[in-house]
Amino acid sequence: MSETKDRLLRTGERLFQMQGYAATGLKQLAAEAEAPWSSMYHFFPGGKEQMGAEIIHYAAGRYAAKIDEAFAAFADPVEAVAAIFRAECALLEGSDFRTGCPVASVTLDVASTVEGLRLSCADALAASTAAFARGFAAGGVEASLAEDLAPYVLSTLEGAIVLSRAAKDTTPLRRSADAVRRGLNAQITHRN
Amino acid sequence: MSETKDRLLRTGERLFQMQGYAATGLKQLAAEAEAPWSSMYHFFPGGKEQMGAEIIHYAAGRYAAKIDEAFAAFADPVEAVAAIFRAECALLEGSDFRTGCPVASVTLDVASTVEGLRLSCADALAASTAAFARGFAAGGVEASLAEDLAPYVLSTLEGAIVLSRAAKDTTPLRRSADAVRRGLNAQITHRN
DNA sequence: GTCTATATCTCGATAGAC
DNA sequence: GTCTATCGAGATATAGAC
Repeated sequence: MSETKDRLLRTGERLFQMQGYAATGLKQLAAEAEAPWSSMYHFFPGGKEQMGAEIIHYAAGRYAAKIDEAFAAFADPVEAVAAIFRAECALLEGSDFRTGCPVASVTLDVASTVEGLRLSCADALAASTAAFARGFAAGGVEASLAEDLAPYVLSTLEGAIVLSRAAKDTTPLRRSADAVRRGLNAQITHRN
Repeated sequence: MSETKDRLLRTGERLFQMQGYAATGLKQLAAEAEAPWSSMYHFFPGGKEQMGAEIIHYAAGRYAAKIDEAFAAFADPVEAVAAIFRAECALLEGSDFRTGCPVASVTLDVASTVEGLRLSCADALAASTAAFARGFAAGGVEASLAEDLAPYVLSTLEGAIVLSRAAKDTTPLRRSADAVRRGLNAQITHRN
């Protein structure tokens, strides 16, 4: 992949995190990525929707990988989940609560109006959900329970990001992390 | 309040649910509310930002009231939470997954760019959080635990709405509801 | 691949008559 | 309070030279 396109994808992810899909202009993206305006329709001949889909796909792969890494780093899957929540706290504080989850932002912008992008967001969230399920299963959680817990943990994480960004305070994330930890410990009996 | 303004607020809430703040135009809002274009700046002289703030405030009061009602209807607060998740499933299915939470949508659109609206969203989410905390406390949950659980439950609900809207499937909401129920039952010992 | 230029549209916001 | 008209800016998208 060309370096310019990679810069467009990375910058686009950051803009989606901060302001979602609708508020992100193609000209703004090109300017902030220091890419020529003409490169937008060169790399994304399908226009804004294609650009959005590629950015979501680009981000999705990295998030799923991060979740996999967290589970690989902890024998106890509950500890891996706690670490993921802590990492998100650090990310929010490090950006002064400006950069949340690009997939959630785009989902709420377009789920009802741009069907192609809704599907991209669904794929991205399914990839993260699958990563959580893999992590639980690898940690010794029975398969069907792992499938049930994965969307629950991701939902809590995504929602807590919303509350924490609105409040500019990590309290919702930290309280959610604590409650999830207690809940998981009660629901998971066999584990590594 | 004039009937026209009330119609603008109700229509605005629906548009925020479907497409957030950035994608909602003042002209679109006036048209869909069947209000004259001139009434926009008559009722919202502060322009789009004031309109957004008033719609968020309008929606916030109703959501807090709905949460209060749910807790009033069940002696067991865990059952009230389960009912709230079920009600959200019904709302999503009834709208073909088009109408989610307007506050979450606007938060992700503007938290990093429009400080006044971020504060409006923070107030709205704080009101819902407080309603959950009240409900738990009234249900016999010890006060400090109730404060801890409230943002957790709201976060899970908000995040599960995002996942369910993206997937056009209530599975994330239902699995989250089940996991929350099991987790709460394990964490709450004394209750009515 | 990049350049400049532009077409077309809609945005938020305003003016002034009534 | 509502009407019509419009402003300037910025949006997405396209054209054609190089």
